[in-house]
Amino acid sequence: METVTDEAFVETLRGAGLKVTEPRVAVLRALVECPHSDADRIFRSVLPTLPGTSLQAVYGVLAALTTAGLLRKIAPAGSSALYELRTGDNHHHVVCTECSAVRDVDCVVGEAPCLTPSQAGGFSVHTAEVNFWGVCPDCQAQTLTSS
Amino acid sequence: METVTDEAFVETLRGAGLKVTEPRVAVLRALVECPHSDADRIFRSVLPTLPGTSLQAVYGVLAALTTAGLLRKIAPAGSSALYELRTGDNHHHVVCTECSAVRDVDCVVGEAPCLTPSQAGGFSVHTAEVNFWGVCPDCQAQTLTSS
DNA sequence: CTTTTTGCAAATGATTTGCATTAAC
DNA sequence: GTTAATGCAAATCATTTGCAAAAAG
Repeated sequence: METVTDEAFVETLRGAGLKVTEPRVAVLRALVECPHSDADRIFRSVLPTLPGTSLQAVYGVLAALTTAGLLRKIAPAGSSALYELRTGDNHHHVVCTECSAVRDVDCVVGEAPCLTPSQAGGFSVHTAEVNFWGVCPDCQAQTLTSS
Repeated sequence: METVTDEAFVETLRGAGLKVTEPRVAVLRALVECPHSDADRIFRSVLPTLPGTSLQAVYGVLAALTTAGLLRKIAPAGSSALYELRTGDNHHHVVCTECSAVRDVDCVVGEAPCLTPSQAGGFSVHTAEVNFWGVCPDCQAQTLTSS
């Protein structure tokens, strides 16, 4: 199954000028297996591999990887912060209001165009964050079934 | 100065089918005087008028008014929740990364168009949240001065 | 060997909950 | 008089901080 080798993660870490450690590789693996995870989910995901770790240690790893630009931290209103690997492009997110599932939304004209205004209300804008809220396919199906 | 009378707030509350109370009127007034306030700022703002109140009570009032649709709760990443009165239209926000000031951004084509896709990645989308991050005019001026 | 990272415990800050008292209607 | 709202204390949740022990380069 293991589609991504540890080697690839080691490469990634070296490339970012970071020391290569077990916890960092484990966190990267967890995020490949399950993108858009919060700190707690990642913690539970790596715990079998790293018996001695703690939630705080995971926070530390996430902070390091985020600072290095390997991860993106996203914080949709009302829930804990999520982390994702995909950092190379500008995309948005849809959050399911029923089950909190998150999916990427590409910047497609007519669907969810990229917003990068340089000026807004006199502010010099450098970042735009777009979040959509809706109901995911699974929860739509469940609603139909249970009605 | 008092451009908005208590009567107006009483009307608003009655119109929403809510009981009219001192704390609720005071919170509405605070938000007229200072839009985009967080719970703590509102608390400090109403304290002189309501000597016996508490931060938790303010949270209670804010929750009630938000549920009734009188307020909108906004939660830009990384800061505490802000509340605003303007609920009748769909607009966005710019947050200053220096001083945390918040300003409304209207939905103007070419600047910050409204995004209301009905479909994204199979989700049925009902809400779109757009936040911009930048530097406000005041902080831009300060940066220039101090360089 | 030096610097960074980890694991842990305790601290912090925002927000929520439970409940008795009080105030609106 | 009922029902809903307030004031308050304690609880919760996500996250950060400080520091000693361990590991990476």
